[in-house]
Amino acid sequence: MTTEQKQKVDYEAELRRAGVRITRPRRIILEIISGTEDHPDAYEIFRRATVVDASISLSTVYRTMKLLEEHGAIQRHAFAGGPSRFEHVGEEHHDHLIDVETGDVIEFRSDKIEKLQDEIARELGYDILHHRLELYGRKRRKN
Amino acid sequence: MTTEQKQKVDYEAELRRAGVRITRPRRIILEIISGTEDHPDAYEIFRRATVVDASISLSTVYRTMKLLEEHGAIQRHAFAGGPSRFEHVGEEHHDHLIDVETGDVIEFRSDKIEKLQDEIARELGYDILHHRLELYGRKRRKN
DNA sequence: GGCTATTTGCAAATGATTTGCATTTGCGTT
DNA sequence: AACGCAAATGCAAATCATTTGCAAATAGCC
Ligand SMILES: [Mn+2]
Ligand SMILES: [Mn+2]
Ligand SMILES: [Zn+2]
Ligand SMILES: [Zn+2]
Repeated sequence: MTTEQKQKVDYEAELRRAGVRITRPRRIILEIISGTEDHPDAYEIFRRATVVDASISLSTVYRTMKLLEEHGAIQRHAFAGGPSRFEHVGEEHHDHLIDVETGDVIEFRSDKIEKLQDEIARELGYDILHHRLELYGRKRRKN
Repeated sequence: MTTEQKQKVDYEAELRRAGVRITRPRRIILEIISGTEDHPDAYEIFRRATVVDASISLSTVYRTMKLLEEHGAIQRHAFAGGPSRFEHVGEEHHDHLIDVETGDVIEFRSDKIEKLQDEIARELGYDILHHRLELYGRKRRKN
């Protein structure tokens, strides 16, 4: 059994445990987002789901994304100038660098930055609920 | 002459130099965004403009915001879960902490974080064009 | 296998922002 | 100070991503 398959099964079990019905569209969508490392938007997920079952609707994709988000299974990112993009929630938090030319998303993590954010919020008298750190850049051309 | 007035005049002169026509709506909108320290959205700017001249339209506010953004006079922020909010571009860059309960925006600046971002991008082979750092939090309750 | 609350597909609604078009206006030129 | 015309405006309609109402389909318990 591959890692992806195990992960998918866990998702289903976890959702079932939370009283969520596992329907055919939901299973397909779950498989798509748990089996990819990229950050597809709703329409792209719809397109991929459609390959497996042509009757799935875009509404259901949107509804399922909201459901999964509420259950903490996925995360929604509203990168600049585009529709929301989604990714399954993995073990550890990370932030993103977006290639403005290709739309590619590169993940990174900086414990130093995370810690500095906490310090800043604390000094301002706030508790951070969540944050957004996105770097928008272009591949350095070696000259 | 107050600081705000001087700033407004500079805006007008600068735009004129760039070949931008200074119309009545533009002058009013310019005065509004150069004279406030908050981060109003298009509709709020429209509402404030309307007090000065009831004939200004929301379309013109949107068109003017885009124009000013292109000329580097203002910055657009797409904070989570709301319409774009704007602010005049001041001397130095800063990031934002958004109070999720009130919508208040608190500005901060961390040279350390800025520097770390550059290092991260460089290691990944990218040049940063711009970035987004937003902390979403709630006032710490002392107990 | 049948029962019922939940979910789905579809079409229409929504909210923010943009755009087409006829009319008005800024501003360099008489 | 009036003139001419490209650029800007107001209004309504269009657009884009996302949500929602509703009748038909279905998951999961008995
Ligand atoms: Mn990611
Ligand atoms: Mn600011
Ligand atoms: Zn982070
Ligand atoms: Zn910054």
